[in-house]
Amino acid sequence: MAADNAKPPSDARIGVPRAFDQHDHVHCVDSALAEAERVCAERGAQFTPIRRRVFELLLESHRPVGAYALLDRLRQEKRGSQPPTVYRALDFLMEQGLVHKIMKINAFTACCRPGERHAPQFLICTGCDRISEMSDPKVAEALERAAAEAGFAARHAALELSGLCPGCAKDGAPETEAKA
Amino acid sequence: MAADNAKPPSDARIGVPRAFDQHDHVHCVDSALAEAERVCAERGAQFTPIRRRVFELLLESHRPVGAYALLDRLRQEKRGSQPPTVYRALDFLMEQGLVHKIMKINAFTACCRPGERHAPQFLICTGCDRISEMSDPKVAEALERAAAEAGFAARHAALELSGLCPGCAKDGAPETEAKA
DNA sequence: ACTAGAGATGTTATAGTATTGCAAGTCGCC
DNA sequence: GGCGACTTGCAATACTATAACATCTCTAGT
Repeated sequence: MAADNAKPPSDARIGVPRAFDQHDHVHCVDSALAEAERVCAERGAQFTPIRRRVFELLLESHRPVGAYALLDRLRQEKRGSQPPTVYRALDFLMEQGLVHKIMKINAFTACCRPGERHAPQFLICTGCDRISEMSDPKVAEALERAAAEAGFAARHAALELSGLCPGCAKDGAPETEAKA
Repeated sequence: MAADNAKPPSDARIGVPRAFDQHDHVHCVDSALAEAERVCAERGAQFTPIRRRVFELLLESHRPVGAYALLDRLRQEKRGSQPPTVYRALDFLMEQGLVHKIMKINAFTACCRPGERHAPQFLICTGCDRISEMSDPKVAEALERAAAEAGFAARHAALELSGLCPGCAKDGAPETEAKA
């Protein structure tokens, strides 16, 4: 699911500008939904219409989406929706491991591998605003060991790199971020 | 500067409840200020009174501080201060590598090793709201390699673990966070 | 049927975090 | 003494997130 998957992207329809985090998008959406249903059923968690719709929106958008952008989409379908609606759905989806929050940009993204417990790493391209979810076991392992050595009982990890994806780096895309 | 430093903490005066991120605080503040001045002078960056004061406040508080909490402190000294004042100072300090933002809690903390380019890892204790800054080279290295393999040109990293510090874990502190 | 309890959602309001845009001051330099 | 770069002041606003309480729905037990 990471950037090393070389299948031709099927996302001309959503205007993806270049190849980063390429994958079979249609399959991704369908299988993720099925997997989400399975995971929730297994745990006795309710995959309600609202939660499902928020998850679908995240899957379809193919990039991180802010809570209020999701809310706007929900409002197109059901007027009067309020922030708590979308935040509750997102909280639920995160608890189930179906969605991740990208802390650096306050946005949410559907998980590439629902069901698996993992500490994903996110590559955030400041050129095209898209991200790639990695799950390098060496990174997770190094971090786990470092935390253990400090006697720290880790519960949740946020591992985020911002920079330029291969396409944007090649294009000499503007570098929005120059902070240390 | 991480949790492996066994010096007795000199922070009874600020009510630190237990040993996490122990270090000689007074020395930390003085040397960090001196180092900040040196770093800025070297680069031709202006370490103005406002910037210096914000940096001092961060050093003194000995834990992450929100922008508006800093603003409140500034207002005690100079009424009428506005958000841009503190955000500009923080932006400057981050550019100089003197301050880090902890994304998971929208707070800022003075860097333990100003001047050095590094990709620090933060251990965020949800029991006592304090943090520890690590710089484990293996973590940085693993992440760099993973990014490089994906062809990603990384500019800035945010590596954050939330959980319980040794003291809080022992005390059976409440676990504020249970998300995936 | 009655109803108590749990979980989900609706609704209103508010809290908390961050940025934009423009005016004005400061400093060094030519 | 005036230009340019940088810094700060100031007002307004945008963006992100949560609190608190009401309502609904479904289920289980009686």
